[in-house]
Amino acid sequence: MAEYNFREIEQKWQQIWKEKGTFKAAVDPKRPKFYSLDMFPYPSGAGLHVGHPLGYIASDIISRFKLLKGFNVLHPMGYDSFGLPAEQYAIQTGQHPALTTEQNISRYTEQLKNIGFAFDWDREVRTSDPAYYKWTQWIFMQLFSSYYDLEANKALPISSLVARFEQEGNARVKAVCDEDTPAFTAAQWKAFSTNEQQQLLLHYRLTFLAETTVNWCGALGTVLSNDEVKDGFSERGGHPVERKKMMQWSMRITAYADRLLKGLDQLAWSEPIKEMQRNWIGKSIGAEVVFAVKGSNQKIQVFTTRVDTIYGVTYLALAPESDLAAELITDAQRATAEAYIQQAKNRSERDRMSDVKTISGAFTGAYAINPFNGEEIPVWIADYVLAGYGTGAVMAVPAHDERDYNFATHFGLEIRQVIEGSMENGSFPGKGGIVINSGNLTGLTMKEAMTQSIAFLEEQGIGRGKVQYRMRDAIFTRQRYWGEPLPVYFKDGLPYLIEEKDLPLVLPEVDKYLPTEDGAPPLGRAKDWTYTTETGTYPLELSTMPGWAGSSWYFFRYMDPSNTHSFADKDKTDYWGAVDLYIGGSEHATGHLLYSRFWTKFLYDIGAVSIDEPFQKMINQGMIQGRSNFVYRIKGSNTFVSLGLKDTYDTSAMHVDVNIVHNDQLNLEKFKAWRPDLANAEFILEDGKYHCGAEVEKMSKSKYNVVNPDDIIERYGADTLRLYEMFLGPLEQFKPWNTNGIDGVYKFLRKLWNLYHPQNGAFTVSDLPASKEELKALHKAIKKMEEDMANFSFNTSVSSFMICVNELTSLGCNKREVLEPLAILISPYAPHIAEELWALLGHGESITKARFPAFQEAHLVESNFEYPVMINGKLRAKLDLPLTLTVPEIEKAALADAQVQKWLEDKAPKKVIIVPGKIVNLVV
RNA sequence: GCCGGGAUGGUGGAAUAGGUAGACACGCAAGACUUAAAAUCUUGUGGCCAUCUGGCCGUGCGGGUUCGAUUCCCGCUCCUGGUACCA
Repeated sequence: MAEYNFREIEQKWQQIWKEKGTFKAAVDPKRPKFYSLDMFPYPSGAGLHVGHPLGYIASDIISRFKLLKGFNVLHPMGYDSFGLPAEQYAIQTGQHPALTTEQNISRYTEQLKNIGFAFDWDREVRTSDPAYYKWTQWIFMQLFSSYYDLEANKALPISSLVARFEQEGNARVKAVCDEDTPAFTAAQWKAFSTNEQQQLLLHYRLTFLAETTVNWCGALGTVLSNDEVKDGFSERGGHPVERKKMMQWSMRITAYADRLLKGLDQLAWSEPIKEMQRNWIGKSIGAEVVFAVKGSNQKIQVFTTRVDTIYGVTYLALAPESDLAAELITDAQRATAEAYIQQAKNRSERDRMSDVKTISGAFTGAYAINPFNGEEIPVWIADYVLAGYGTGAVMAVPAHDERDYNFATHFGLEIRQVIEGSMENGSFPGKGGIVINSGNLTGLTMKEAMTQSIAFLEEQGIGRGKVQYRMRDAIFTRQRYWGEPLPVYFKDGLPYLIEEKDLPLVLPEVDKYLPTEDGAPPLGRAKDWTYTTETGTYPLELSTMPGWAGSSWYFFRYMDPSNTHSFADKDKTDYWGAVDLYIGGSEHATGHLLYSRFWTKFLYDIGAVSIDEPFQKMINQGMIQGRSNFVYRIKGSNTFVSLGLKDTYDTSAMHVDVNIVHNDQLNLEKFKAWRPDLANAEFILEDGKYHCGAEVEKMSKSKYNVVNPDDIIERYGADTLRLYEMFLGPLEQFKPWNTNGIDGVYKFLRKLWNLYHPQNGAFTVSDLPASKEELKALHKAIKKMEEDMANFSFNTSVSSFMICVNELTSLGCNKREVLEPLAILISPYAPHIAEELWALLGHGESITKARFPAFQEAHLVESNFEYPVMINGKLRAKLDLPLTLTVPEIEKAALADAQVQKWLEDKAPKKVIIVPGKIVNLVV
């Protein structure tokens, strides 16, 4: 083999890796472990595009680097294979989603294998596989059978809660439960019917059935997330969406809010991502205050973080959606207030967003009583109050809250200052100031006033200190077919778990993947979708789990993928522990990453695993955007003008397939083949070439800018693709895909190959000792690679390889002493060529079993340094001096230099700055 | 609005405990080889001025600190990601 034949080499080594099981991982307590994980893909019908492998290549490089460093590496891949696209496709074609999914997975797998990843394919998981989702269902059952105990600060079995109820009722139980949970004694509990008891337990279970308001899309027959709704219409298909109350399964993730918040401090994630999670959880510490309504039995409950300003309350504001608001309206105000409510409801989110400055509201006519001073304060309706947060009601303190201030100013309401400070610039929060005009709170600091008022509220039974989270409990059901069935049946309208021995509860066959005629989910079409116990046969739950169920624990399954008696052996999860490096997109910041952390903490609580944070270190790769190319057609003709000339004609731009454009030059023959209808097109060229325009857009089929990695591999090979994707720029940066620089990377690999094949392409290496320069070139690269691996700076490593190979080429180096470590160095990036060279060097074992070359500082030590000599901050001369010189000696040498003297004009410098080994600067 | 990230040649990007700006690569130009093209190799390539030695300008804009600023500070502009009145 004389030439660098990437096709032959890459196929050969991918085959050998597969046959020898090179990347099979196994528990080995003697070696340190390294768990390197990619966010697994949803296998879409479009196949993999060049953006997908970016993160996978980075994690593959780290994995292979860790192998060379002697780690036992777990580096798996799998598929998040439940999802809406397959179901939509099924609705359109009648093809079973399992079939489509299977086909898509085969395509993805083939594409991934072509890139030569060091995945242990034996560990592949698929969330839609019954052997996998058996355990997703199992985890659901554990959640159903648990409650969150606030004293133990962890999840405990619901059976121990029942035991406590039997002994003492629920008065002293400190547990996370629904707000409306009634109090009962032990005697009452025992007197309840089974149904009543079950009903009560639902208030405590970590997964529970409750009425929630959801985005219901009748046309799709399903509930959509906020993300999936745009301007009141579904993102897919544009069908109308309405807010509707429905019985839904929820996960009590709020029970873990505080631990999810605190856990972030320990994680090596980027600050922006942690910050996003903190904001999402949104912890506020404050108090709940109950206001009585004058002349009514109604109470208004508000949540406030500033109870210290309670004497400054001059009105209450209710959300327009609140039922209470409607009830409080007096006859005198009815017309205006109800009109306002109606108007607020009609305002779309979009309107509210673009119209933040408009202040609107309506007076209800009702008055509330301030419990601290008995004052009567007006109750208003305002759309700046959100129904979904806190209690949907606020106590307004215009003097110390900007929104309240604007509202009060607009409607001429009183503004009463209760914190010391100047009101010249409108309201001010006054945190840390002294409380004034506030009865017996006057003179206290904010903190003291808070403590004292909360004590007063609790004493009077009209409020309490409260921690409020922005985060809601997570809705856990979808009215869809292609998801995990819930292992739940209904008896007397109450949910019960099926028995564990009956898992997995396999998704039934249906005739159509649409909702039933009476609006039930697709599973309503399944025959015999029932569960039989000793007491009878009962209907099973018709909803399925949401997309995030299966992805919330897959990282554990990789550790023990074919286990049939548990989701993973404890021995194995203990050995592999947390993920050491997780690479994926930042779009999962608040969804997947939060749910996974929640489930891991839960599994930790029940003793199923020994870690309570799944992902120790995370890197978020930037999305690869598409780069579209354009041709310019003269309007009404079949003539196309090159970019530089387009303005001299009346043209319209047209997307052209980026795959027939190279370096922004159009291949005319391919263009005609691409668009047979334009086969007779004429071209007006520049310098004999057709230059295309370019623009950065999202990668999409309709913009003809999708680049398939297979095409790149076909043309340049997988090693080039891998190197090039890394060379493109910093991993975390968003960047458009373009192939403009790929030739340089390909050229580099051929140069590398030629180092080992110096004469007439024959493999030759010399066993002579390497020269000083050769070793220096090598060790510079070793040093750089070590540093770059620590910083995840992949692009600069590729540069340093290029520099090294360029230097070795000009030195004519073909010494084994240099070329062996060089092959190892490059092997994480370009594994195929490295394996081939390693084999040619006479090694029988895979290069992945080699050890990373040790960096030796001695090879980089210089005796001389070329000092830049700056005069008044400008570079004027260079001086090659031994590094052993002292500062005075350097100064003497610098002043003696002819160039320097010319600039000094015989004057002595005012100041001399010398940094040995760096710079000489003279000030004149 | 708020919270992140960013702005460096024709292009992708290097270099920040403050110390020679533009590594590496693409593109472009010239040359060699070739009947020719491709490939390969050599040289040049931030801008302006200059016959040359060389000079001036230059890291989004305006200031500041410093012997010295792409890097630090203050004030802006624009791009980009997230988020949406959270009481």
